[in-house]
Amino acid sequence: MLEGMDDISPGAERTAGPCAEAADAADADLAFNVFAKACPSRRTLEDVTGRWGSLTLGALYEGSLRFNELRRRVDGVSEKMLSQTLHSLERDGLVHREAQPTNPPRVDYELTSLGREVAERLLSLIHFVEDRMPSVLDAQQSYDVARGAR
Amino acid sequence: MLEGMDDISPGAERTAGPCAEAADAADADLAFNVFAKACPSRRTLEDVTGRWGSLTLGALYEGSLRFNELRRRVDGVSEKMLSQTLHSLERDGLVHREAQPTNPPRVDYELTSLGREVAERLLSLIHFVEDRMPSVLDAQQSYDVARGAR
DNA sequence: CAGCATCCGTGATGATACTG
DNA sequence: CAGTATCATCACGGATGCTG
Repeated sequence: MLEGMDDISPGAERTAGPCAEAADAADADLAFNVFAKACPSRRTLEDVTGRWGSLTLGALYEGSLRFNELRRRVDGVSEKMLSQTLHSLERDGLVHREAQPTNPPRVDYELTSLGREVAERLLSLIHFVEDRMPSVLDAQQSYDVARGAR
Repeated sequence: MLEGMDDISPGAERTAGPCAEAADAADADLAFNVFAKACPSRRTLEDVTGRWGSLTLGALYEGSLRFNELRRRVDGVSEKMLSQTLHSLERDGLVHREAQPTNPPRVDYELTSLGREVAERLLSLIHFVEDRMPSVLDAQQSYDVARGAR
């Protein structure tokens, strides 16, 4: 798989742009690159794939939900984390917050169209993982046995 | 009166199955459900979507890599975290570790076929996020302005 | 109901040093 | 090169109490 290209530029730090590529030229003209430490896309990816971010986006894919509905759907999330997660996602433009000045207050969260596209891809991953859990569990057991035996 | 197994004792956590659905009956016959706190699939999803897990899987999609190659590709990861991440992924059956007893040692990491399928979906998400970063950055700025203004 | 402020523990994370 | 071990830190995240 590796031809003469051998490795990367010798000890060169590419801090040129925020998202300079690390390795070879496969990136072509990519502007953003999550593999680069300082690239803003990494942060966003973390918001999206984070512990609660992924589940929140996944839950909202089915439709608009209120704060406590969401809280119940995303089993185990605390108020604080959900609130924080929603702020991040809203800031990234993935979730829209709709507050109604009624009493008691009612706030609905829903995906933006961008958020919806993200959630689609996320759910594809989530469903795949759920689907293959038997294999994963199997692998885990083998790994643990082989390791504990030694 | 039927099977007395349907106990939903007050305040009791539904630890019936590992992945019992939280709310209504929408789950049908789902075996694994990341939205359930105690479901093993949640842990696996975290391995996959985790800060370093996602980048490691993404990096390995292009082909087999050695430890330090990987370390350079996943900009910012520490030895410890990479090692730990690789162990988790190997345990989940997503990454295969091939050690050659040479001197100096040479160890190659590559995706299993399962890992490859996971990485595909992950990369779809990653590329989408990278692609839409302009929109995200834009949204962030709007959000910050609206917030700071107040 | 929807959320923020605060306190505070624990575990993830990173730097360093050491081994095979 | 490919890790493991150890230690210090600090942000993540939970519990509680309060507000609108």
